Amino acid sequence: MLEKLEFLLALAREKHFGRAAEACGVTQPTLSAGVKQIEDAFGVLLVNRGSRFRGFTAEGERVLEWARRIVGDARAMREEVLALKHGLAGRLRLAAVPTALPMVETLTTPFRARHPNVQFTVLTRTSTEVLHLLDNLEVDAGLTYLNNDLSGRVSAVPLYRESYRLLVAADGPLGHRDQVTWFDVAQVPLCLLTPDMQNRRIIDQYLRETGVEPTITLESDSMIVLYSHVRTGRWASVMPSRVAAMLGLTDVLRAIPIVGADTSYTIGLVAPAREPMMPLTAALVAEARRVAVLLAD
Amino acid sequence: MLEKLEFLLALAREKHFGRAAEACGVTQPTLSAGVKQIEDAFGVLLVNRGSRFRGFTAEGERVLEWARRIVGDARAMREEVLALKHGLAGRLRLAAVPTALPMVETLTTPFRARHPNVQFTVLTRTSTEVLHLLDNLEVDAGLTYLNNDLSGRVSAVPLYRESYRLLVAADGPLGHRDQVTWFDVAQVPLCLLTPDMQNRRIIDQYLRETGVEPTITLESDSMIVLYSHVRTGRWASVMPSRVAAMLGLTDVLRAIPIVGADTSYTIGLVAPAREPMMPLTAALVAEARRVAVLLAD
DNA sequence: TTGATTGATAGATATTTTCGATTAACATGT
DNA sequence: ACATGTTAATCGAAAATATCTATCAATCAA
Repeated sequence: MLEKLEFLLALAREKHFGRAAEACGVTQPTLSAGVKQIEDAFGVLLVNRGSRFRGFTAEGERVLEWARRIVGDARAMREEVLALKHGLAGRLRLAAVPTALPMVETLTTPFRARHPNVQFTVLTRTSTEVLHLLDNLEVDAGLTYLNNDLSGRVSAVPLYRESYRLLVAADGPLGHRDQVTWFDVAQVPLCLLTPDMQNRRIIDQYLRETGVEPTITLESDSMIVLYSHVRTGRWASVMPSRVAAMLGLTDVLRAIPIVGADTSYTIGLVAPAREPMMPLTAALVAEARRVAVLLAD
Repeated sequence: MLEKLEFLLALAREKHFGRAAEACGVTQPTLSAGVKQIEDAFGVLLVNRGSRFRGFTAEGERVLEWARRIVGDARAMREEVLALKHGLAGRLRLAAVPTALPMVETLTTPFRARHPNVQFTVLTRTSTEVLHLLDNLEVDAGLTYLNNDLSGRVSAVPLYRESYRLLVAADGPLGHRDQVTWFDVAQVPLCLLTPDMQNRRIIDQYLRETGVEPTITLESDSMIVLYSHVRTGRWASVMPSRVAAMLGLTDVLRAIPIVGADTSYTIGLVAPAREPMMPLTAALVAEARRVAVLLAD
């Protein structure tokens, strides 16, 4: 029955019987039969089908929520037993918003020193995608903005607050300044993240308030792309100060404080709000609490 | 796999492969194979076996805790779906300490008025047994003393506080008094619950403090036995006032307040501290909160 | 209408599960 | 020491279940 519940989760992810089956490593008829079996067991339709997948029924949504919980607990059980046997080991799957990526290291390095047998998978996602992946048990924890929406669904550990800097070559536009305003920033051509990223939306907000229409010369979902462009000395970008520091400032590259940006956006570790947590996740949360102290201003 | 976890729960209950198998409706080899299968899946021994059951290993205890949780959630899921389909229906299994038995009705009557398709099973147990049954998912809720031990394992709704009365015939010993002391009570021969009951231990405590060695003429685990003896006019007992009131006082039978018993023992509804609860349990807890208001002094 | 996509269905084949019978390992009492 | 009873593991056969391949029916898009 547990396997059938996993079928449901896959179906919710993929919204497609064939792909869900593939994700589960079975054929499509097998997955169809599995879903039908749960439906028969409850005597209720869970999935609306026309000749294609049309979402879940009300009952299906409820079952889905329970399935997430039950499957999550089953995995936690498995992991806990293995941790008892071999010590903490396994793979921690993380999803982080792009601006948090350079901070992942501050978490993983001390963690791995403590638990050498743990491996990591780190994905870049938008803040909404991070929460979605968490909900669907596709990652164990996320690094994202703590401000909005993530009501009670997750437990969060604040790590640091973003304050923004203009990243630019010393001989580039505004490169000689000791500080700039958002009005100044809005004058120069910028490399920024794509608009689906929360960081970009925050920066857009600041820029919009200046009343000037900024020029976004280059958009990317990759921080490395932004960084490598700025390094040439011909482009500028806006990054959280910690990210700028982490990227390593040469003498040609400067991170100039932007004044007048007092709104603060906290970034932190988020994990499924289940008690007890999976051992690896619990250990990561513990590490995050330690790191948070070190990062505190 | 879910079924296998139920095997584990049964084994924890029965501490015997054969009986556990019977409880699950399978043969002993089937249950043995099921347990071994979980062990193989985790690569860990869960049960200490000699030629007989010798309890669980450390890993086994952990798995057992998860199994309780997972199996409980699976049942909650099932019940919730059925509730969506047919409205609230099914069987609520309750366990109550003997002195709470007469109060069960104050819960079940309004509950059934609201949800006519719900059936009840009510068991009499000691307070420790009530908690044990709750832990093992053998009952959905309990009525017991809220004072001690039940740390965070259960969520509780206080219902009322016990204050004690001497139950005696008007022409029996002390029958003419308007109030008595515990010292008085200790002089007369009493019918009380057996010493494994918390109520009895509480009353023993009061009696002991008088310095007098009381005579317990009759012990029983049944309130009806005590009551029927007192009704004859030849015996006396000590009961919580609400219980005395519930039993219906004729003109021959009096419930005389016992003064100097200021320690209060709260009785309430306890349910597994899981969120979300099973729908039936949640509805019962809601009912308990309403009833608690009515019962408030 | 044609072609492509999607999920249900049917039938054959594997796999797993379950059971009854038996056995091995211990206790317990004589 | 020995017989006896209890308990759980083991074995082999039968039953139940799961999975696969192939195919079909419905729907959608051109």
